[in-house]
Amino acid sequence: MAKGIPSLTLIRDSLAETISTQIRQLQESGVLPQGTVRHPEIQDTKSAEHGDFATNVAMVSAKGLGVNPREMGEKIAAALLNLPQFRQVEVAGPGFINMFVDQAWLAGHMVLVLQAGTEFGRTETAAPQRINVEFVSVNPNGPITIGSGRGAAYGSTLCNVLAAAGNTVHREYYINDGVNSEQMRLFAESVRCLLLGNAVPENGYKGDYVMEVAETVRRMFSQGFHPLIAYSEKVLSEGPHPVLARHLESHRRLQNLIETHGTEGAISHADLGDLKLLAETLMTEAQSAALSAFGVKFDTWFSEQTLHDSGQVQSEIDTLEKAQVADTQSYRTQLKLAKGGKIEEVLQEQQAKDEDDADGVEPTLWLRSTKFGDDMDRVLRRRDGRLTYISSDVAYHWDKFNRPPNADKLITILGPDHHGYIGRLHAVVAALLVAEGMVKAESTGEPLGDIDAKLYSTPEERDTCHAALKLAREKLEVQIYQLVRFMKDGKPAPMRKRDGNIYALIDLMKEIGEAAKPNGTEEEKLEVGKDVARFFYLMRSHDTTFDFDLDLAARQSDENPVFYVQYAHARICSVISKAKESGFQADSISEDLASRLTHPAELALIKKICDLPWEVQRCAQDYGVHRLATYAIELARTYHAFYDQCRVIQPEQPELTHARLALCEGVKIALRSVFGLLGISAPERMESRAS
RNA sequence: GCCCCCGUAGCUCAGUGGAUAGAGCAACCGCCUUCUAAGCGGUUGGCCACAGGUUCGAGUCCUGUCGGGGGCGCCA
Repeated sequence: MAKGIPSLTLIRDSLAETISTQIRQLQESGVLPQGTVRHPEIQDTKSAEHGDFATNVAMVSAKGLGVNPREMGEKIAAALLNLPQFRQVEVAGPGFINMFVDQAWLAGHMVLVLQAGTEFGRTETAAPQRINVEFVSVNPNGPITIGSGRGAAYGSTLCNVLAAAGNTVHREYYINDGVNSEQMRLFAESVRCLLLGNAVPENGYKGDYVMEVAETVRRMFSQGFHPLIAYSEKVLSEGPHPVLARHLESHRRLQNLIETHGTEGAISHADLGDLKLLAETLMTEAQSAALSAFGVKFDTWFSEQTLHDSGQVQSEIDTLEKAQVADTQSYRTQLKLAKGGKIEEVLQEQQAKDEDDADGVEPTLWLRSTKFGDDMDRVLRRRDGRLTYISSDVAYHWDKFNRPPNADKLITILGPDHHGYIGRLHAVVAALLVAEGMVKAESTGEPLGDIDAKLYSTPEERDTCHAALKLAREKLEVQIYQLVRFMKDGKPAPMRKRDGNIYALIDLMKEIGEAAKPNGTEEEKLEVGKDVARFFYLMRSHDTTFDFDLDLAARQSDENPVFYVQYAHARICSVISKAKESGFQADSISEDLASRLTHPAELALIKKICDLPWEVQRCAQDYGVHRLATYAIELARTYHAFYDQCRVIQPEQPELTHARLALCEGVKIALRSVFGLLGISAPERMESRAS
C-alpha cells in the first residue's frame, strides 16, 4: 500500500495552517476577540495584482467575532508579513487577504515533488475509509455499450482517486446471473433459437453478437466439455469455488447429452438453464475483455447466483421477516408524495384474490420498504414462489460489507435509467440494519400521527426505521451518472440499433484507434482508442448529460484535447533525453534549485504542479473526478507556455538548466500521476501529424 | 402527478458563496535557422433561461415559472 505524502507539505494546506495559527495567536494576545474562526480557504487569484493566493477568512469570520472584516484582515496581514513565506500581504476589497508568497519558498516545494516521485498525488487522510465501489454491472446478455462506457470510465477513475486520497478501495462488478432473471431467460432462449434454426422470440435478442455467442456455443458442443470439466475438477480439488462447481455440474450434464444424443441432439435436448450458463459466461468473458482493454480492472466479479446457491438470499429474507420489515399480508402500501418528498397520503391496496390460480400459489412476500422512505413496498417473492431481483440485493448488500473486510461504506454507480432504484436500495440496507440489530434509535417521544400510524405500529418502530434510513444513506452512496448522447455526422448515434445490434465500447475504441493510428498495431490502436474515449467521458461532470462527438474523437488533430495533454508529456520526455545527450540529468535535486526558478512562467508551473494532491483530495470528497481532466489540460497548458518562454537546455548556464530540468521532471511526475488516475497512457513520443 | 439532471460565448462544456464569468472548437491576426508548431501569443464573441428570496457578496444556495433530457414494473 502506497504511503502518500503528509498533506501539510501541500502549499494550500500549509498556508491555511499558518493563517489559522496566526489568528489563534492574535486571539490569545487579545488583538482579535475570542470566538470561532472558520478554517481558511485558500483561493486562486484571478490576476497577478491580487497576488498568488487569497483567503476570505476575515470576511467569513468577522461577523462571528463582532469585528470589521477589513480591520480583521489588516491584523492578520500584518502578522503574516513577519513570516518568511510571504513577500507581501495586502487586504483588498471587502476584506480579501491577498498573499504574495516568497518565490524561493514556493520553488522549494519542487523538492518535495521530486522526492515523492511516483507517489506524488497520493496523500494520507486523517480518517481513511474502507470502501466497496460497485460499477458497470450490466446484465451478461450483451457487450459493454458505449453508454456503460461512461460508468466504467467514471467508476474506475473514482476508485483510483479514492485510493490516492488514502482510502482502501475494493472494485466490484456484480454479475446479474440469477436463474430467476426474465431477461437472461429470454437471452438464453434467443441463443437456443439461433442454434436450432428457429425464429427468435418476439422481444428476443437479435444482434450479431447473439449469433456469435450461438456459434461459440455450437463449437463447444462439437468439441465436447471434457477439457472444461477437467479444469474445474482440478481447481475444485484445491478448494471450494461455488461458481465453478455450478459450471462443473452443468458441463457434466451437457457432456452426458453429447454422449447419448450426439452434438446436434445434445443441443436440442439441452436444458435452457445450461444454455443460459454457457451464454452468459461467454458474454461475461467478452465484457471483462472489453473492460480490461478500456483500462478497467475489478477485484471481484461477484455472481448473483452464488447468493442463492449458498442460501444467503433465503436466510436474509428470513431475518427480514423475523424483524417484521417483510411479511406476507395481502396488501401493498403506496405513498402519495407531495413536492419536496413529504408524505401526503398512505394508500393500502389490497391484492386481488385470483381464484384461477392453481395449487402451489404462495402469498406474495413484501419488503415493507415504505417504512424506509421508498414510495411503494417491493416484492421479495412472487406468488409463484420465485424470488425477485431485489431479494438478491438484500443478501448482496449485506455480503458486500465483507469486501474489503469490515467495509465502512458502499458506493454504487448506476446509469441514469436506474435513478428510481436509489430509494429502494436505501430501503434494503435500512431494513437489513434493523433486522440485524445494528440500529439504536433515540426515542423522539413524539406520538404517531395519522400518516405514521398507517406505516408503523409504535412510535419506537418509527424512530428506529427513521434512524435506520439515515444510517443506510451514510453506508450506501449511490452515484448516478447522466446520459451521454453520441453524435456522428452531426446526428445522434443510438446505442442500441434497430437491427438489434449494439454500439459496443470495444468497437468505439477500435474505430477511434483506426482513425488516429491507421498504421499502428491492433494493440496500439486499442490503446489510442482507450485514451481518447476515456478522456472524452471524463472531461465532463458525470452528473450532467453531454454530447460525445464521435467524429472529433476519431479525428487525430489538435482539436482533440487528449493529444494536447499527452503531447506535453512527450515534449518533456524529448527535452529530458536531449538534455541527457548534453550531459544533464533531470532527476538530480540541486541545492539551489529554488533560487534559480524565478520566471513567472516557472512559478506558475510550480503552483500548478503542487495543486495536484489538493485536486485529488477535492475529487475524493465530492466525487467530481472530471476536474482531474480539467487539471491535466491546465497543467499541459501551463507547461506549453513555459516551454515557449523558457528555454531549458542552455549549456552556458548549467545551474539554470539543471533547475529547469528538475521543473520538467516535476511536470512529468504530475502528468504521469494524473494520467494514471484517469487511466490514460503517457506516451514518450508522439509522431508528427504529417507522417 | 412525483423524482433526478440540465439551461453560461455561434457549438461543446468548465466554473470552492467572492474581485473584471473561463477553456476548447469555429472566425480573424501574428510566431518555426534554436529543446517536437499535435505548440505559443493576440482579436472578436455573454441580460450566466426568467422572476423573486437568503447574504456584506449569488452563475453558484432557496422558492416559483418556462424550456430540454431521463426515470417512476410481481423487468433487471
